[in-house]
Amino acid sequence: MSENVGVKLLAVKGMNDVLPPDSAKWAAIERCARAVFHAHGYRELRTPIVEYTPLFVRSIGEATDVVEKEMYTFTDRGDRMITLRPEGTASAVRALLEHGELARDPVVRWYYAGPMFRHERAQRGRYRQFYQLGVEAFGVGEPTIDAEQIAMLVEIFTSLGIGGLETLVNSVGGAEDRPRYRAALVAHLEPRRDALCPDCQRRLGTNPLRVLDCKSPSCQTQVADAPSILDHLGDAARAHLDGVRAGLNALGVAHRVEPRLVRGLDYYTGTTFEVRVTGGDLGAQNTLGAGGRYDALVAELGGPATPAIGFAFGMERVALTMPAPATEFEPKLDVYLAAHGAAARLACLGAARELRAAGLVAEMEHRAVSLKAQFKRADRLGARAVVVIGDTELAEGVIVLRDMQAGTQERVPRAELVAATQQLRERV
RNA sequence: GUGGGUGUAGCUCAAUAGGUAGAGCACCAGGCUGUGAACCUGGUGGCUGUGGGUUCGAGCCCCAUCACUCACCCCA
Repeated sequence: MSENVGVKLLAVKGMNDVLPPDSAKWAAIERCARAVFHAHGYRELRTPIVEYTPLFVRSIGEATDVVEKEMYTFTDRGDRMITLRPEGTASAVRALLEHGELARDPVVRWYYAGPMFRHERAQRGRYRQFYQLGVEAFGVGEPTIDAEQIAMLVEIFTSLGIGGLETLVNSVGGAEDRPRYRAALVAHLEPRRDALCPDCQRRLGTNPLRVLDCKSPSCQTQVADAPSILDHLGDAARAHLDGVRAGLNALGVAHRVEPRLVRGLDYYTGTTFEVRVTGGDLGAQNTLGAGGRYDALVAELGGPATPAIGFAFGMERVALTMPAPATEFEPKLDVYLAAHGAAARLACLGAARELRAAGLVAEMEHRAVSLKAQFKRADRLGARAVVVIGDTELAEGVIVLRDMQAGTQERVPRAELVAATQQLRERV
């Protein structure tokens, strides 16, 4: 196992480098999301990438896959159990309580961005280290905020040019509703146990709700006429779901109620939602972002009873789905400075700084290579203009300004460098 | 954790029935001794993932191993 690693240095399995130009695409996605978050009054929360293990066990749930088999857990030098965060909500709640934020303001809205870690088998759109952006809103129990968050998620994706979106909404009910529904579901499935796939036979005991979205055809058949959670919601949950839908309609967000939409983390209560993309480049992972209410979690972690809702989306999946090529997001090079001779190179240094001070993107050649090579490079970089400085120009107090699109060039007094270059950039 | 696919130049891929490893792109140089993209010429670059086996001979066949990848479970 270790020999290969010694010979060839590789990134850790399931963890990827993001190189240019893809990194520019990532930056654009993050920029867009932050703009939407800010516009809605969400402020940034930054938390450590690790937490003490019990935080995740208590919030996500002991019996979930994430906790059972996917956490990167280790002991530090003080023999404390530490875990690389597998998601963002637990840390947010911890920070909320640790700093007593609710005492300062009954409504707290945060967003976060950063890497998450889950030790599972990597595949397209799913990695062991993945970058998530998400929001959490504490202290608001009204359904309009649910609708607003769902709309935010959709807005981010649409403004990034992603089409074919599908918004699914459901309610998993309140603390009283879920056990009732669970019992009804088990009562329905138990007699048909033999027709379920092995996994679902096991789930029947551990987490029967998960049978609902099993992809196995035989399970789908058994589940087709299973009782719907919608029929088991209490009045409060029912009314809340209606409120969410009313909000979505008011915002013009197309959506569908999907009674089989079940989230994998235990803390969800009431509203759950998911935005998927149909078709596209994502492979089997077509969920771009998802979220829901977790009205009981803050209290469960020792805080005051506080309603809460949040969502998160995966950067990798969004980047894979966005139609625009990554290069589109890289800064355009306005001017490339080519030097002929050591003295000229020194002169380019200052000239480049002047151009940058005027807001232009300028790059100069530092290596002593032929002019031909410099032009070749300028062309490859897509420079709009090239400034040439050589001994002749230095002596005459001019520079050569070449329009790389038109293929024309002129000699310009050194003093007019910035103005002439700016003017050239404005030309079509 | 389970199953499938694939490993040949920096990238994308060839290599007929086992018979001396190739192209395009990219990069460098020249054709134009201070000028890009097109075109032409030349050049750098590989122990064919690794280790074994079969064979006169293996990129090709067999075994193992590692890596990547897709899918399942689950999820963003």
